[in-house]
Amino acid sequence: MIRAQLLTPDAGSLSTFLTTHTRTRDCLIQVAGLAEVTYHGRAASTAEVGAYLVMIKRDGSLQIHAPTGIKPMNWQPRTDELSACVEHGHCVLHASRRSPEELVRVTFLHPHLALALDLYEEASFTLSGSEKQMQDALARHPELIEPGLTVLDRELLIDSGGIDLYARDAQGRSVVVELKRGRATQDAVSQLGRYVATVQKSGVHTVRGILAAPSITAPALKELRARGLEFREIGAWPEAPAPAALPSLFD
Amino acid sequence: MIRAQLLTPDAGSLSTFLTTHTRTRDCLIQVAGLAEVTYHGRAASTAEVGAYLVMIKRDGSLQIHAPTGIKPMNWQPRTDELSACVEHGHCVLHASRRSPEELVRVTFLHPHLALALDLYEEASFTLSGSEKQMQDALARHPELIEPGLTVLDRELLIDSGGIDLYARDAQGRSVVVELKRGRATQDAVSQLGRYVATVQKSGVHTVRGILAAPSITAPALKELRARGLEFREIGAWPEAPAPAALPSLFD
DNA sequence: CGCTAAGTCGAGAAG
DNA sequence: CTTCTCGGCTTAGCG
Ligand SMILES: [Mg+2]
Ligand SMILES: [Mg+2]
Repeated sequence: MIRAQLLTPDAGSLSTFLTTHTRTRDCLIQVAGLAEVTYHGRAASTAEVGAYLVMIKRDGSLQIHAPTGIKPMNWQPRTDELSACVEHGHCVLHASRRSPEELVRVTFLHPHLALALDLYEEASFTLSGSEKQMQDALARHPELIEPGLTVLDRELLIDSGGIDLYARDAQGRSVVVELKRGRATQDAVSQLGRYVATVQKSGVHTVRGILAAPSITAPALKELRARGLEFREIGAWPEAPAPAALPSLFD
Repeated sequence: MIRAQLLTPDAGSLSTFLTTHTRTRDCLIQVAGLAEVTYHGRAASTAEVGAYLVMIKRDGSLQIHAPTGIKPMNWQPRTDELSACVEHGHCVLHASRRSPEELVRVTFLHPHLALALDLYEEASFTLSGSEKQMQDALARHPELIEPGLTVLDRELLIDSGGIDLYARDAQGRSVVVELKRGRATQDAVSQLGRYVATVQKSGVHTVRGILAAPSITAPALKELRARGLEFREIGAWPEAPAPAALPSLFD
């Protein structure tokens, strides 16, 4: 599991270590210690000398963690080039990327630990409660939104974006349904309003707009009503597990 | 720098290790090895047994990294309770949080390495190119948006959100300015439209809306023009470093 | 490549 | 607490 480990390596050893283990792209590398970090790209940043943990995964992604905080201080999701060298007696790591053009540079002033881990076994990961799941369930059971509703299309792409569910109501009117897995905000109302306007402009006469979400903020509800749109309280989760004897709506 | 390190610890040792070093909340802890991870909260997830790197920072934040990807597979930004115990012969880590109610559970099936690092020295971090900086510069030099513009307010909170810059033009008309540090999208147009509508509804008669950004998507520009709003190409960066002899507009 | 929208978004500010 | 906005957002999906 531990492929290699160095304690307080000198600049040359660390540079060699990084070059060696990044080349193979088959292990997770970490370096902890005092360092300086700069970034130039879509924005620019500088971190004074401090204690950081640098992590390089085998896909070439780089993240630099400060002692606190869930998010890395600096990062690079994909690197086109990753190299280590010795400059002015310090090991320096360059991680660059084109499109967008970005460069992260780490100067290791006092590395305490360098670690290469074999971290290989990838396993299946499943997530429940996404908007996609909500959409699947409601496409199968549109009556949960409103009795008599028929789904015509999903993820329907129009000029102004993508309509989650495009449907027809019991009276034959077109219905644009926007889904949110969490509390709906004014942004969601804006989205729905845009879609309804686009569909109306396309020639459809009476278009209803329904925002389906587990809850909605007070200002969003006010704005929604002012615009003549509707809200339906629908959770992202299957309500209660139906008795096995009865067919579940979420089968 | 390395406070403690265990190789292939048994369940009891790992549990003790985690309990000991999380209690002090003064070091960064990692455990690498085979594990199962489940999460229940705003959503829910399950990860089959695989190789993961678990990291707990001294602020109690938890992240569980898969072998690839910039983002952790599971995480907890703040934990209200963090505990380790032995269940069915395996060390299990529970990280829970109230508001929102969330629980991450890691079952270590075969831990290869446990590490506690002193990672203390926090250092200053500065970022350039944010919208905030852009706002500062344009508040000082509104003529960069348009000659004759006077800024009346910044971050002006109204019902529908916050107006980045509220200004008056040379003809005395009110102007709502929405800033974007990157390419402006339809979302930004919606925002600007909402703010302009709200200001108009508040009684101001002629209200202009200006979207200031380094660039704008084609559909957003079309929608913007259809709504009678305006676009100004303004970079988030000070243009070119002015000759030292001349006073820079971004001083 | 550009564009749009989701996210367990996270983090922060303001009321 | 709620609500909203920004972010080097990242990421996925589609044209
Ligand atoms: Mg949608
Ligand atoms: Mg704004």
